[in-house]
Amino acid sequence: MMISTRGRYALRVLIDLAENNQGKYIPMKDVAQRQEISLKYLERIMPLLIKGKLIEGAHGKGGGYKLTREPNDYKVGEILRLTEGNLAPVSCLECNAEPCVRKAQCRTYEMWKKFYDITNDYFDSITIADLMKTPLPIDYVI
Amino acid sequence: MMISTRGRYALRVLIDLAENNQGKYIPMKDVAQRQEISLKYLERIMPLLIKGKLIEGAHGKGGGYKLTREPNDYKVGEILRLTEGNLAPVSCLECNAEPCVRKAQCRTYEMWKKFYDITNDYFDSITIADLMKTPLPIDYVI
DNA sequence: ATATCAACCTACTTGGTTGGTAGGTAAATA
DNA sequence: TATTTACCTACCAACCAAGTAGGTTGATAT
Repeated sequence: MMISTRGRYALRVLIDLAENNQGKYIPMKDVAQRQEISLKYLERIMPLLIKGKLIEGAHGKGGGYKLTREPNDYKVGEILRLTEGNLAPVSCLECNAEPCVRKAQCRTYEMWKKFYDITNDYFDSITIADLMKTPLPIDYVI
Repeated sequence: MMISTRGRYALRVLIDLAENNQGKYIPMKDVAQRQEISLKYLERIMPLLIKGKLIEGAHGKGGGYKLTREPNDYKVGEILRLTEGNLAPVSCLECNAEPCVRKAQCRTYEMWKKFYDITNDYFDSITIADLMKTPLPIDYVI
């Protein structure tokens, strides 16, 4: 398994913030309850998203988090790269990897590289908006 | 990073066995030297490949390992699934996973599932034969 | 002011995995 | 019988995942 809870929870939080957006800040207490994720653990993940400018936070009563952009402006790939570090299947492809001595004679480099590209392309082709609840829930009344 | 040394080394061993195949058994001492991998560690990986019937082994002098099929009959996907367990990006997709309680309301299941399919399809589209040395090395003389 | 709320910060813990090493035994051949 | 090689089991250090615990800081409502 390659995607840890950090990445998956971050994604779920962002979808939750998008789905429950009413222009106000949304406290993590609510998100944690809806998503059934430990509040304390979520609190450890949020600073990552702040640092990546995916969300902004506000202290105190009426505080919480809100998205900084429109849902269709968040690529899943961007979120996963931020929270997981990167999506490289092998270490020699990692961003700051020291060049592998065996690369010239390596039979598998191209295969890993192509998979890396496929992975990034796939997750970059999906946005938060794509993942939001749709169609409308049954109990939705006009 | 998602592919561990177990899977990567296994792949390199199989390619090495294919490239150096002369019908005889090839001792791991040689492979370990060529591939610059600890012999002792390789010895721990080989039983997996035996159990998966990817290779057969022979004891004693003149012993070693050899492939049981033609190189083009080994899918990389098959090798990785054998050595890595499986290629699922998230636990709820793993073969024997207990069904996730939140699946009905999960916004990301389809995304992971599709990625899982892409991953398996990609690695199943490549064989050991595809990864063998080609073109012929410079020092090759007719 | 003060109570409350919620973000934010730091340290710790628990359990599992990775990537090995060490030291053998079993089987085959020279 | 010596040598070679696969094969087996136990162990280990380091790291990481997935949290928990216990605060502090900053903003708002009363």
